[in-house]
Amino acid sequence: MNLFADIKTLVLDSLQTLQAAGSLPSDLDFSNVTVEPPRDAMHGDMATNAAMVLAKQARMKPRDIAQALAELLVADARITAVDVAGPGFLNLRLDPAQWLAILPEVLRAGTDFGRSPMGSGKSVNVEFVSANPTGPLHVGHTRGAVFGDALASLLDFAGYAVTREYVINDGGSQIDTLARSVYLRYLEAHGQEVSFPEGVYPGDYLIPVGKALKDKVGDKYIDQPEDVWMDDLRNFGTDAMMALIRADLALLGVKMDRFFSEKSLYGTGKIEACLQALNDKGLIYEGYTDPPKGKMPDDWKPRKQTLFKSTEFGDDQDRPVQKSDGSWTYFAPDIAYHHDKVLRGYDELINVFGADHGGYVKRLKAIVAALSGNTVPLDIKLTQLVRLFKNGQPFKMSKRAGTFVTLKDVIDLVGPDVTRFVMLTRKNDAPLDFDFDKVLDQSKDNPVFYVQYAYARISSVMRKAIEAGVDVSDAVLLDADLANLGHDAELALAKKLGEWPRMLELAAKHHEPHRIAFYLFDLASEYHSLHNLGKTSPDQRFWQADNVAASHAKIALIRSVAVVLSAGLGILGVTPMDKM
RNA sequence: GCACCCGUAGCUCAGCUGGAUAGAGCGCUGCCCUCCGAAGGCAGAGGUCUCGCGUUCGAAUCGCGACGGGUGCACCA
Repeated sequence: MNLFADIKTLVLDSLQTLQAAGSLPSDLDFSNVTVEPPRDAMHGDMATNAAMVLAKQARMKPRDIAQALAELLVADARITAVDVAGPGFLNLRLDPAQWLAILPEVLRAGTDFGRSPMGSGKSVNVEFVSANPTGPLHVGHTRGAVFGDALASLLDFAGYAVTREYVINDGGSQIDTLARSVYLRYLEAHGQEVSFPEGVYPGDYLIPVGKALKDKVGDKYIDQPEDVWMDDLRNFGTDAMMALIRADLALLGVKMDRFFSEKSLYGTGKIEACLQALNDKGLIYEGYTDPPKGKMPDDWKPRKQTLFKSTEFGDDQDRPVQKSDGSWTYFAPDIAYHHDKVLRGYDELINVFGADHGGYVKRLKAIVAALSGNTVPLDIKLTQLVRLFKNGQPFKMSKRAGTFVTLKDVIDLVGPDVTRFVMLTRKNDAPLDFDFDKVLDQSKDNPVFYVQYAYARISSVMRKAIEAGVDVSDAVLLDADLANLGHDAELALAKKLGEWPRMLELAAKHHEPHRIAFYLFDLASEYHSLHNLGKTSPDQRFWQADNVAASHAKIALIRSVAVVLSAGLGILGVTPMDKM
């Protein structure tokens, strides 16, 4: 149930009634009509802009439309008052019972309350993390992982069929580098002195991989040239790194539905077929790219390449798919990969990248547009940098200085719940400050704590009631006489609960899970406010020893709050806590 | 140089499909526990929404142009 949607339906029906009666022209576009919470609660419970949106089309004064519409709306039993305000807003006041009627809805549906049919089962592929399999995940990947996972959960909640996917870049030259690095660690495991030149990965995490290789192949590869061991070590290294990355993701609670190997595209003819398809559309040609503007590389010279005409789809430059020596660029398998996703039949694609891949957005959109004939929308969400702090001091990451912060470091220090929530307290395209001390702070300065605290407080109140021998099961609360509620703070809380389905659809529509974190903070705030009212007004306490009926009603309210908090935290992947 | 992202209170940031007197937290000032978790709440002060022009009944929001910050820019992925 979504009260905002219900009332919007009423507004639209009323407008049609006016049309039928000849009070409004018949050819009006209602698509911009909204019903939303007013900015100021003093204005009422809901506001609609219908009169202003339609005034021009109908060639009528907004206030005249508003007046006519108001007369119809006020006749509805749910609405107690309609005011025409300002330039033509209609401010609606609802019978408080309408808001309170949300409580049994919440209790009945549980954490499924607010699930939306908006996705109508459409399939969405969310590709995220997709870190190169050359080392463990670091903080930057962590943000992408949390964001992508929460977005996927959000879309699932909004009625989409979601696939979480990780593409393994196991085909590029960075895998050769990995193989050489593993080889050095392998020699080291055999007791040889090794040095790590520029261009190999010096990380300690490869030491056990070298040992494992030694255990597996013994001294078979010692003193052997690269071409003897390269293929084997590429696979061995990639497998080891993916095991590491899967373990990192598991620490965060992220479960991928599918890992897609880029290498699996090679040798199958898929890349060739895909490029042929583009060629058939006249989008492939042999040519030269312009020299880069700004900093000119020392060794730049024009080279003939095979190019994809991405400028036809809004890119700044056509992009090379094949190098001058005939081998593929990194872009070619990516084209085939996205072709594969299109062929799998997803209705929508979403990619989550770090902000440093921003330059990649246009060409990928170009590819998907070209390959799907503009039928499959691709949204690319960029996650901005995470700035680490310790005690308010910036914490610089440096591979050389050994201050490289991995996902595991973060989880070990603050845990997955805190990590996930904090990562979602900023919009994805805004930089995020992550202070190891502040995120663990047990005070209202810390939004994670603040939301958890509200949940724990509700649990505490309910324990209190249970200790007193009162049944506060949902079945009993469902029958509570809600006429016992009516205080402004109680109604405010119920209204906030009523906003949940609407907020959720907006968050899903915009692909912005951070909105859920902000909503939960607001909901927790309303709860704390009401809870504290009980400090000075004993009759506002939830647990009324001498009035079981009132207690049931009040606890039905806060139990509903707990359910929505739980649902919201669930989407973010955070576990609510009964006690702290 | 070009592209993308960002610019909102002293600080960190929300702000919905363009909507009414622009919000929250921190910090600052003053209040509130014999009693459900004060790990909290209430109230106050604090704004040229970077600037200009335009579209509109109406602009923080849309368009154009400045300015400032970040990121990225040919056979590396």
